[in-house]
Amino acid sequence: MVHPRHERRWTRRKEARPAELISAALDLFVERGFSATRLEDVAARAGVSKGTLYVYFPSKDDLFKAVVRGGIVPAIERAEKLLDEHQGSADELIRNLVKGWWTSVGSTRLGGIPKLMISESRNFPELTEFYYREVISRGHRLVAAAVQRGIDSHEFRPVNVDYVMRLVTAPLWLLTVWRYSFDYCESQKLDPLTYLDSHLDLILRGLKNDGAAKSKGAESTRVKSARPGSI
Amino acid sequence: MVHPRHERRWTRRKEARPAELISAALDLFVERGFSATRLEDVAARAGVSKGTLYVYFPSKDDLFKAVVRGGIVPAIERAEKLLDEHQGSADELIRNLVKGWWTSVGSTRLGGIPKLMISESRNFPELTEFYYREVISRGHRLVAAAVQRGIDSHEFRPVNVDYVMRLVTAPLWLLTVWRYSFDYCESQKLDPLTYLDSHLDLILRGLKNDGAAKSKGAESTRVKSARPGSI
DNA sequence: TATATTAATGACTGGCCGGTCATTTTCGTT
DNA sequence: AACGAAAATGACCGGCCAGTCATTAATATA
Repeated sequence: MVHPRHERRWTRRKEARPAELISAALDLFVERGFSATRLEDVAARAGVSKGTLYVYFPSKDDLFKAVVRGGIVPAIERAEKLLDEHQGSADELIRNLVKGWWTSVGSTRLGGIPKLMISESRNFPELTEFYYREVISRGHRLVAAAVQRGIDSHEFRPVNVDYVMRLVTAPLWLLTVWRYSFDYCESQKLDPLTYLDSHLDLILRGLKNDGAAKSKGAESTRVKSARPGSI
Repeated sequence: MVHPRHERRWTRRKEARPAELISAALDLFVERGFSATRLEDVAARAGVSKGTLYVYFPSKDDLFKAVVRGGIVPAIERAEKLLDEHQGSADELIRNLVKGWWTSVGSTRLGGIPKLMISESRNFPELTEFYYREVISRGHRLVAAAVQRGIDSHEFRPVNVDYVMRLVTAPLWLLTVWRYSFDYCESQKLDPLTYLDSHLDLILRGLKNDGAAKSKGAESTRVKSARPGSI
């Protein structure tokens, strides 16, 4: 008895809840880390009680998985399409891939996920494997294919694509990781776009075929100890 | 009563305990992360009871601090000495710095600390600032100085050292982070030394002065949009 | 309007673990 | 051998929080 007022206490929004909870969880996981985030806070940020969270996600781990699954995979798919359809030079392809990554991941809230995965990898082997399979290895394949394309067309010198692919992506990893760890310590922040430009200029210049190496690169020979003359 | 045997239950080892506890904590923090590590396990690994740990460290946070402070600073100091004393080319200097980092940090247990710091940075602002001040900024200064030296001697083209310094170090960060996160997912591990060699070859080739740019580089002009001719 | 269904709640619990401290054991000193 | 200082112990406590579930409120249906 005693309906103090006839205002709704809450409304049923079965469809919208999961997405709202995932969004709230992304914010808090990225901000505080996984174990430091209390589910009550996640629920509160989604405008809901803790019990409701458990209506939609059976455990904190599952919520974490949903966060990871939700955000990144579509971005990867877009990049794969870009690779398929690209016509121009490998130089341009790699520039587009990096810029695309920045606009759809790096500069968005999704940028927090790589750091989140790194931080929690040891505590969630199963999820780490999932992420590696669905995101990292696909990303690696993508970049490796782009580099290989440049080698095949003699635009790049023959290099070991497995290693170069990692060198192309390393600064992207660091950029997102940095933002959520040491960035606030720095007196003068670095500008992400300038950073990416510098990276592209430097690494593409390093890859360019200057005509010295003539061996066909289809078999990806080791670059090891090439030692471009010092001084 | 009832001395079941006259064997020592334990011995006093006031001097050795802290180092042993720090070593045990480094292992477990790196392996499991900070919050997932139980102090009882740290104590057990150091062959001691939990109470003893609290004799030497007032809290878990302080133990963490001791772990971080203990390991890295000496390595930085060695690198600074290397920079001071180096005579040869900037190319060689940078190669030596990277190799030195690998032997004294990257390949050792200390390699786990960068990942630890990244993972816990948000939960320990004070310690993060300490680490940034005592390790990262000194490392950055070091590498920036090496790059600048190459520019001044016209061995390298004029580039923005603040950005290039980050591009030189990015693969090192990633190497240690990877080892403690996704490495076990990979079917064929990458060889760290080959990776570092590839990195050095690629980035030093990208930095080399090919004679095209003649402007003196003391003021670190932007490399931006140089666009070395595609194809 | 009455009834059934189910979305949403929030008080509650159980376990885990950081931290405490009274007690026990070692060991230098006399 | 006896004593005192202090190193080491481990049983214990209390708070926190993931996860539960009986209850309540909203809505679809009749």
